[in-house]
Amino acid sequence: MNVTLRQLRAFTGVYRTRSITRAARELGITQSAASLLIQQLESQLGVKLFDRSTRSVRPTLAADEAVHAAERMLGDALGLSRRMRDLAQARAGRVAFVASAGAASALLPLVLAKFRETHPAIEIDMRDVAADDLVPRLIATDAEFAIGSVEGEFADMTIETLTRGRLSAIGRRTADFAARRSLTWDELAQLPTIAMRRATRIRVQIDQALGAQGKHLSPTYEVTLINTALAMTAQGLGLAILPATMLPADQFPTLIAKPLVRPAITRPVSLLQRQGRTLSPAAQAFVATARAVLAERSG
Amino acid sequence: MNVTLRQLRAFTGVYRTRSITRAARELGITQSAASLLIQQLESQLGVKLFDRSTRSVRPTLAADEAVHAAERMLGDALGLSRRMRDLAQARAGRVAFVASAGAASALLPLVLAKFRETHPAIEIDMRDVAADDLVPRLIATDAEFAIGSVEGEFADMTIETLTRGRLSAIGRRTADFAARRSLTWDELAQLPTIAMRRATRIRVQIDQALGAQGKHLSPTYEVTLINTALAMTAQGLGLAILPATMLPADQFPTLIAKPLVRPAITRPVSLLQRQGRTLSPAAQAFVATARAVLAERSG
DNA sequence: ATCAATTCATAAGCTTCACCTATGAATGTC
DNA sequence: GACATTCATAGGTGAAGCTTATGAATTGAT
Repeated sequence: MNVTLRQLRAFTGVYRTRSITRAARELGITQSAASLLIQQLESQLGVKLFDRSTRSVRPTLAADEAVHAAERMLGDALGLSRRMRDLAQARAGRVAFVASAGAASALLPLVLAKFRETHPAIEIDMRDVAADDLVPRLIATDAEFAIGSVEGEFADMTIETLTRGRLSAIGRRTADFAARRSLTWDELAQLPTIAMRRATRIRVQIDQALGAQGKHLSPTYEVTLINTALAMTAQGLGLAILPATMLPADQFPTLIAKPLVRPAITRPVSLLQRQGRTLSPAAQAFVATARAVLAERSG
Repeated sequence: MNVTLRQLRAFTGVYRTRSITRAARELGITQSAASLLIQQLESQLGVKLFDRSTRSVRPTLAADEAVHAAERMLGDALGLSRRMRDLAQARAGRVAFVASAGAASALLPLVLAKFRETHPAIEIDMRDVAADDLVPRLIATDAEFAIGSVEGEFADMTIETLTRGRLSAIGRRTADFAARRSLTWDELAQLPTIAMRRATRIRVQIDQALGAQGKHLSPTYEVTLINTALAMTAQGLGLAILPATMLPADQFPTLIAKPLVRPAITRPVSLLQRQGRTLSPAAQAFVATARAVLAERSG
């Protein structure tokens, strides 16, 4: 057999209190159990740790040396338990995840703020990447999950839709525009529009969906960055064609989104996880917050 | 229950090998036992440590954190065991003891040299004190034992005679002096002599022993320090009256000692230990060496 | 695609060990 | 000298830990 932490606990207790009886009381065991633990440790280590008579217990020089190592080990054990408990309760730790640029700018700030309120001590490492990089980065790095829009399936990957962004027309809050419930794509064709460039994911999806209906989008302006489209819209240059989820309300308070219909086109905002990997408690808490916040927003 | 070192050993093994089966083999237990140890530790700490399928075992982030603390504790345990074993085998450690000035200068250098040969790594702390301080210092300090001449008994103190020093006349190695086997006190009275001052232990004993026989010592010189007496003798001022054990042969190569008889007076050189205190293994080894060396010298 | 092999989890049984109660021995105290 | 306190030990009991046996899942080969 080998040295046990139990023996060391008894040892440091006896060392401190100079009494087997008192140490036993502290440990919640009987005097005889403590006596045995000390004997075991002595025989284990091959040294006498205490000179004991029936009346007194005096540590030997060996005990003086050993007590430091013993206390360090017990301290480490306690620290480990505490640290793990904090991790388990998501009161400490780190969440590393990947987010597509769109989600990161428009959707996640809300989630981050909420999460910070409930879990102030958790370190957050959000890596915002281009949509195409979402899955590769999740696979190649230590990120625990990813949030963004993906299409299709991926091997060893769980995909869960958190919310859906309806393709919308985003424009200034004019009386006319605000009064509308929705716009059709045909109506939109008569108005100046700002769309994403053809190479982007969003645009590809739009073109496909419209093409299936024999329709066609001819935007007035084509841009690469979502923010550019929104800024132009705020200037009154036209209506931006984007998922409503990508409009950060606080950043562009003058803009509002109206769903585009005939056809209605939606883009999922998904949570991606690698199969067979448990999320850290901190990550689980974050995901729970994201689900709650985004579900509320959807409803 | 609490975390055990056994669990931590299993944990670090599995962490390193990424396999419960391999770790179990290393630990000399069955796979199922190792599996159980990991499960116990996980439930103990409240965190999942490995994502395991039937085919693979992957550490979680919590495991990455925990492994350092675990390895440190196991390292400490090993270090502790090793250190204690070294102490037990007197291959490491420290011996602190008190020696009377006489013993320290004349007798113990031999012992120290011998001990150094067999136990090179042991640190030695020899505290040479005046004869009267021998016991008080042994009681009041962390010294493990004392070597010197004492008379009578002391409470809680074991006294063991290691060798006896015969009171001798010490003089220069002249042809005349060297030829003698011994001198009587009466013969000595005719010669110039150097003795210790009346207040000293040695002198007290001499005066008592001679007084019992109706004799009386009238030294030519009286000094306080043994070394002074020997230096004067080396100068040819007279014969020093001292225990032969107090003549360091290497320090005064020109001097030799001849026993004084009628009466023969002996002074014990004793080993003093505090009752109920085990000597450290290093101290035991030192004492053994001292016994051996001094017995040889006596015989 | 099927079969063999590997790996982890679980169940059942047994051994061992750890603790408790009871008691003895020693020592300091009134 | 009687009493109280403290440590050690013995015997009994229950729990904990390990092993063997088996099942389930996955990989790799035929």
